[in-house]
Amino acid sequence: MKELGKNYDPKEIEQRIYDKWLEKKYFHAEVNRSKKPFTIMMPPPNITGQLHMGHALDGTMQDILTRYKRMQGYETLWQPGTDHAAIATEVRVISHLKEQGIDKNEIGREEFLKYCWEWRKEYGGRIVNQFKKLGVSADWDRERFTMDEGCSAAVGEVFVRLFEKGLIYKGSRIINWCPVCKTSISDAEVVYEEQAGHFWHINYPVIGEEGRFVEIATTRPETMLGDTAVAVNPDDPRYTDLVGKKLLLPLVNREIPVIADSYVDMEFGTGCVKITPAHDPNDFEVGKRHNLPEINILNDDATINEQGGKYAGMDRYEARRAIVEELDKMGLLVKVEDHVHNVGTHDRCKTTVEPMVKQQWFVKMDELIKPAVEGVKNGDIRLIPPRMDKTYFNWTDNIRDWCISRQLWWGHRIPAYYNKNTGEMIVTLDPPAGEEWEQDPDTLDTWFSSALWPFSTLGWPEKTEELDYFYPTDVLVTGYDIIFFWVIRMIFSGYEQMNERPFHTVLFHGLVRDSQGRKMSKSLGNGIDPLEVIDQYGADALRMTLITGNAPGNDMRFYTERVEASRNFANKVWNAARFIMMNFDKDEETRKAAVAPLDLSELTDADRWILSGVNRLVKDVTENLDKYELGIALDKVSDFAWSQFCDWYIEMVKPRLWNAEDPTRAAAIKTLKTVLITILKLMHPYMPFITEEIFTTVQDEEESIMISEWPVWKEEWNFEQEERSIEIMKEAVRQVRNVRTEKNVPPSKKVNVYVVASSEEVRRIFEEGTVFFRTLASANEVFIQSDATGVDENSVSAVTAEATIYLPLSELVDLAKERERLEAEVQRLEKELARSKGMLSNERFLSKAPAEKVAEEKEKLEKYETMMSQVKEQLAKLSGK
RNA sequence: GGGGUCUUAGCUCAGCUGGGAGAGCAUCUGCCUUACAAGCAGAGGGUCAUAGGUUCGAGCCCUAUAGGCCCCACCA
Repeated sequence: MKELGKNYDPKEIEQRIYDKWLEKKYFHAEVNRSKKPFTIMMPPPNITGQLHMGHALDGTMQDILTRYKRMQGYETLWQPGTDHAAIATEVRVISHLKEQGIDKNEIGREEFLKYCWEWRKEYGGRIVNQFKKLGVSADWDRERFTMDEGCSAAVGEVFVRLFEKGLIYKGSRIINWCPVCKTSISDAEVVYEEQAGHFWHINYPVIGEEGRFVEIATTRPETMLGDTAVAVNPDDPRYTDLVGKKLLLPLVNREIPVIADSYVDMEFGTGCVKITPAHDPNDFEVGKRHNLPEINILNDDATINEQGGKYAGMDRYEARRAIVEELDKMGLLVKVEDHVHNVGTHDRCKTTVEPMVKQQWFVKMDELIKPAVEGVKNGDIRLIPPRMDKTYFNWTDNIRDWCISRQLWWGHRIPAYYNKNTGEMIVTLDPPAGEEWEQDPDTLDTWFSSALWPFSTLGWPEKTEELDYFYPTDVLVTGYDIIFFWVIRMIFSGYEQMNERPFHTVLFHGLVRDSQGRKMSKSLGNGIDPLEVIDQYGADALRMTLITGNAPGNDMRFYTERVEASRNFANKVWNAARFIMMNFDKDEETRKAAVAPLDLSELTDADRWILSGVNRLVKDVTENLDKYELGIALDKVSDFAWSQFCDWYIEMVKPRLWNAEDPTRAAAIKTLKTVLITILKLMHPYMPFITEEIFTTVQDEEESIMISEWPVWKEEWNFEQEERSIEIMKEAVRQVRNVRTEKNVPPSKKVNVYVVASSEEVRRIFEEGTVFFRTLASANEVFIQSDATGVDENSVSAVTAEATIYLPLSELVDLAKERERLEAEVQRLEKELARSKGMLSNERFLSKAPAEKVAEEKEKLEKYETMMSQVKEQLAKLSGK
């Protein structure tokens, strides 16, 4: 049999075990009609990404569910893959090329895409390999990519279908434009940043009324080049007479009307708003209502275009300065105020976005979203934690049409073709032949393809076996921060294309923050690299840390002390296993005993107690896992393993192991092994490596824990009687230890212990447990008797519910202190009794509370009364001296 | 402006459908006891933010208040 080192060393083990798993193809799933499927789709990480703590958490949670279900006998598919990350990749490749002096536009589309694919080949697998270090059991044989052939076919199919249903349309809309990435970006990709700016007050002359001006205020004066009206509130008495009049737009000398629109807030600014329909979303709406022209004044790089007259060619900020200066000269600049306002920036590159009117492709959302709303409302899809429903509906209730076209090259190209001669447009998967046809240059939003992930990866639109068997998938695990980006879109896409939910449960996790609760970010430099943590403490310790004490959807703080605690737990289990192994190896007979089946009839109370405990643990943990309470389940396993199995059972069993003559020795060995194996199985989804290593070392009946059977609760392992018995013993041990510590009796000094119990049953329990009781209580000799006959008068006593314990420590006994101790105990018991009596004398409690609660309370009362009389008896003895 | 969420031991957090407050870390006191000092044994520490309410009974349900965080919208 193999040896286990003194300390658990994950480095030596992890790679070896992972390679074995891969080689044995344990992660691989196949259509198997004799088994029930369990499917999880891995949120595809960006090919540009590096593994961070968020991934680690996400991956760990999915791996726990996957391993759990696999052990339960499901055909388990955890479908991995990566996302092409359109903008992120394109930006990355562009700067990569720039370093080589290559310009994207010079080399052209075809050439550029070649570089992108090359880049993907080079770096796209990096994050996948990092994931593997975590020990995740995804089916790497089925790894997919959002731009591979199959996924691309699905994207095309969905586009055409939606177009033919009239759910995709092309339209001129105001969108957010990133002047650096030179593409439209969705509302959700815009992040608002508070910036210190100015509020420029400008006078627009009223035509035909010499000397009369309308004062407007703006934060972006350059947009006045595109003004086509000034609006006031219809109920604003100050401006009633102005409505309908014309103003002369300075610098441009365009006549623009004063219109009335309730959008204008009378309280804010001057109450007059310049309207620039082409460069402001609100103004765009106002423009639509009043049929105002839309004048686009910006080029794609945010320089002023030919509409800007003499400002044409200037950068937007340069134009701003020039315009303000000019207005000032003309005497039209009334004042400049400091003003802090929110400026929209592109989340990728932080550039200030410009709203612009552009031809874009949109998905019409009002109909598509309905089943997605209904599905969550009626429980077809369950969000965990349930409060996420509100966030979800907050999004669906306010949903707007989805701008899906991007002016990028890296991505799925829109399958629309234009006839250069006729201007005709067709949308088709079969590119029309002929030079006169030109494909739409735009590509699709990355999320368009990720939205199809649950079925595109299974072969849709082909009717594959996989699709039939594994779809709908079971659980989606992801962060609450992408509810809108991804979750909602997968849900409506699933209902629309498959007529079925993509998954029945969405399990959300929160953000992993630093020790001070800040988001981990590159700019702050406070990120902790999961790979470094794995390197130092092992993947299991990292995984445990990420799950411990965390509830679904809650953010967590990550710091190394927590990892150390996890590492310590791993080491604890390691050493427990080591201890057991050492005893296996003692002799041939013990070895045989270890592998023999467990015979319940030969077990002692202690064996039955721990067996019963682990049996209940199995039930609890399974229930918690089924409710996705991963943190609670883990907490129970680790608490049992450490605080029951290691701290008590192993200690109880030692004297039996040490005594070759002990007839219950074999039973102890078998129980140790049985309980250890059960604990390892329950731990395995959380800590796959160490459990595998120990499992394969402790037994050789099975080749891997990850394909072993998940334990189930057994009626025949349910020993409530023995559980109570051992609890009585444990309480007595605790009392003895407590007294010893109080009296500063070192463990090396053995003293006699008298256990006095009037109950014959309790005495029997102590008789049976004497062997370990002596050891745990560091006792010299243990006397079990029905009364205090022969007990030294100067003993220290401790009262438990079932027995009174005496320790003859005459030389250490201080009568006054002893009396104090007992009096404190009387006071404690008095409080308990008062509480109990109070409840039981409350008639409304008696009549309204459930009978079992009343009975429970009566039992307690009885117990405390017994203890009280015991303590008082002790006191009386002392007083008699 | 709308929505969500949190406030529990010194710190970080659990606490399932309401039935005597828990863990880890930290602190204090003893221990190198033949699995483990990454350990063992013992101890201290909480009017569960505040004020009301419902209930026989509230950390948990309801209302209000204070403070923190997040998301959405975004006032020109």
